[in-house]
Amino acid sequence: MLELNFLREQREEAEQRLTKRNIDAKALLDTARELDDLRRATQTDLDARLAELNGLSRTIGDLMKAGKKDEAETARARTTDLKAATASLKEKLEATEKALQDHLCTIPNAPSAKVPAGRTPEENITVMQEGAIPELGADAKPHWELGEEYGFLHMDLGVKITGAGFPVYSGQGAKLQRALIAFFLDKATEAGYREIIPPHMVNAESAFSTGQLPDKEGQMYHATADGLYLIPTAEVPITNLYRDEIVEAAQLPIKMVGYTPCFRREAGSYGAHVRGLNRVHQFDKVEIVRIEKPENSYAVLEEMVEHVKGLLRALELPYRQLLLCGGDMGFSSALTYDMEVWSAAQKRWLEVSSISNFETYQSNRLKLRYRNTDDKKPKLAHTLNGSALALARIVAALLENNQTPEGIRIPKALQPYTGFAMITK
RNA sequence: GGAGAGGUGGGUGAGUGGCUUAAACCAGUAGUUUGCUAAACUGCCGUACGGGUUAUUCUGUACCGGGGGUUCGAAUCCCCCCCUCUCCGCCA
Repeated sequence: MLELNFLREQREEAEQRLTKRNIDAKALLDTARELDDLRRATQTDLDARLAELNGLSRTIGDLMKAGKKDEAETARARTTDLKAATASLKEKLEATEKALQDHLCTIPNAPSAKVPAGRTPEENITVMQEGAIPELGADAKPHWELGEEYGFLHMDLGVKITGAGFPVYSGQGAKLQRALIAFFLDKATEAGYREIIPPHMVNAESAFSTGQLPDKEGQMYHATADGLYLIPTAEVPITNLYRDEIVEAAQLPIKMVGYTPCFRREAGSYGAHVRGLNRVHQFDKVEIVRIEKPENSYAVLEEMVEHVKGLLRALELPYRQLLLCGGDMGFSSALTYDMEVWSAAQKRWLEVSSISNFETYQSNRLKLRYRNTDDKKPKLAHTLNGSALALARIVAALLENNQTPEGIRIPKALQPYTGFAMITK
């Protein structure tokens, strides 16, 4: 969530930035201000009475020790009213804090200056595009037909053993998945990211800290018997490694990479656009996560984009980079780039990566801070993450773009990992 | 899953109702001493949220795994929960 001090001290800027999301920023910020004022006044009041009560208790202790029982009794009688007053003030303070917290949770992150205003995906800005768009013959097949024809992708078996949207890969298809994961992990570790294998389930506190709860409750699979959520992305467990931590400035930047399967309910999405691997409930993804000083975070974001571009080039996929507009951006993000690859048989762009700077929005919930040697107080760090990359749609594009009469060609960079240059029947 | 023992600051660890304003030691940090290293000594050394001042700083409150309760007063007593360790059971 956004920092209260930012909302109070830079009210104009906060309102202006939030307005890009097409929300009533003024009303949201007014309410936050009122609740915060009430909270402060209540605490001042409560603290004063608690101080008085503490003083009285000390006095009673001293009197008892001195054997002055009567005076102690008199003092004790005076605590009754004070206790009642502090009890009701405590209740009021807790209720106000809760209301303020709940309210702040409904305010999305403030878009950064570069973010264009806009409501729909059509208003996103194409930053750049690279790679030749392949021209396939009229008989080009979408990936789900290729998978069936070659026998390495079985949507129907997934339906049988689990349900729709849970793909089964076999043979060369399974090997291709493993090759991509290994390739992405190697590239990330070469770039200085530390590899993490995190749990695939998290508790509610973790889901809250990175912003999945309460905003996206219905998007996650929930194991209610144990109160755990299946992760929708490795971002959740990996970023939460640093929840409630104060790191020394010298430890920054922290660069982590993790491969995990990702689970998403995707309730309500059906139709032609979700056929095959286009939108599934379980897919594999390699995620890069960074914890940075605020002054570096936007340069780092560009660096992460360059990393992802390198992967897409190595895979010889035509791609483009989008700068999301305020209306299309995720709830917790301050600026997001989406990377899309061209899927030649479907003739459409598929989102394969989303790279975001969360500024202090996540770290404020995480209580993730760092300490500069010359600063007295710890400061909130910036968190960033990006897919590098999400597999299912990468596989879809690879299959479609590289289909030939002889088989499906594997990009050179990947061949050391697959051990074969062509998927054959 | 069962039984027992535990959870205190960055670390070790004392603390069975007011003598704790959380001791002591280690680590860290600033200084003194000092040929160098080292050692000794002295000061500082948690977080959050308030209040008053604002080059400074003073001050209040809360926090001893989490949540409740008893009490004028709780790290300390009571209840519930979580976690760790040891043993048993089960198990890849």
